[in-house]
Amino acid sequence: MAAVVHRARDAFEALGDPTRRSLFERLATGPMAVGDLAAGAAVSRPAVSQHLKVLEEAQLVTKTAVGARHIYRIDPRGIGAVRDKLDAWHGTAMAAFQAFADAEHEKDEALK
Amino acid sequence: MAAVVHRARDAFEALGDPTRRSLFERLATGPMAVGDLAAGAAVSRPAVSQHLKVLEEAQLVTKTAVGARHIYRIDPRGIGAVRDKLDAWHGTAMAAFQAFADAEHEKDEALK
DNA sequence: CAAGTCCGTAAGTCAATACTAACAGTAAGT
DNA sequence: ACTTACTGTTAGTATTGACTTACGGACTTG
Repeated sequence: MAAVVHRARDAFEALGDPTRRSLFERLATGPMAVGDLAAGAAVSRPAVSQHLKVLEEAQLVTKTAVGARHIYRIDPRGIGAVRDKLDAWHGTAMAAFQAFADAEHEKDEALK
Repeated sequence: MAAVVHRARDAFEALGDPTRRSLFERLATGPMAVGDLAAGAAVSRPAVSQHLKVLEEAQLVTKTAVGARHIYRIDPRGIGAVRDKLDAWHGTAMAAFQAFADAEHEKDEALK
């Protein structure tokens, strides 16, 4: 058992770190190996590996080994999940605003 | 000049923290004063104030003082900006995948 | 004007975490 | 089998940042 103790980080926490977001952004342009990613990054290769692990745990990227190289690519489902949550927030916020506006209008009517 | 010294935190970093995301999520249900937010939060009121400041800097919420109370509400533009970036990533990722698929298909054709 | 509310800020502490260096494992080539 | 290339993991350090306590300013009500 035991498994990993690491607190499973969600997508928002994963995208919170600038370095990770930079890696994710570069992966959006196309699949890439760890070494290539590290070459363009401002941090060491092990750091890139650790960040990729976090992104993978957050289901934002997927890994496929081809030979000795590990190719990372974006997992569309991860982006979708984040977008859905944003849409939900936006929806409830708009609904709340609408309810508020309606109530204001109601008061105006009452004053006529 | 001088402006703000604080390293301007963007929306992703702001939403990265679970406490802040919780506050933001509650604000999505409607505008609320600091005290009310702090009452339902797991941290102290000053902590809530600090988080609200970060959310405000990230343009995710706006503040309006009514009497001695400060009412915070969601800034739709903030959500929109985040969503736009997600859409852009999704778009380029899809385009990259399509280009890859086309290239593969091209190779298959060449082998015929 | 005094007292009570409501909120933001400053200072300081402590835990989370991002980073590097060193090591270990896996795959391909000679 | 040995070497080289590519990557993941571990250990340890240092920095970031989230939190509380204490304080001060702004507003309202008696």
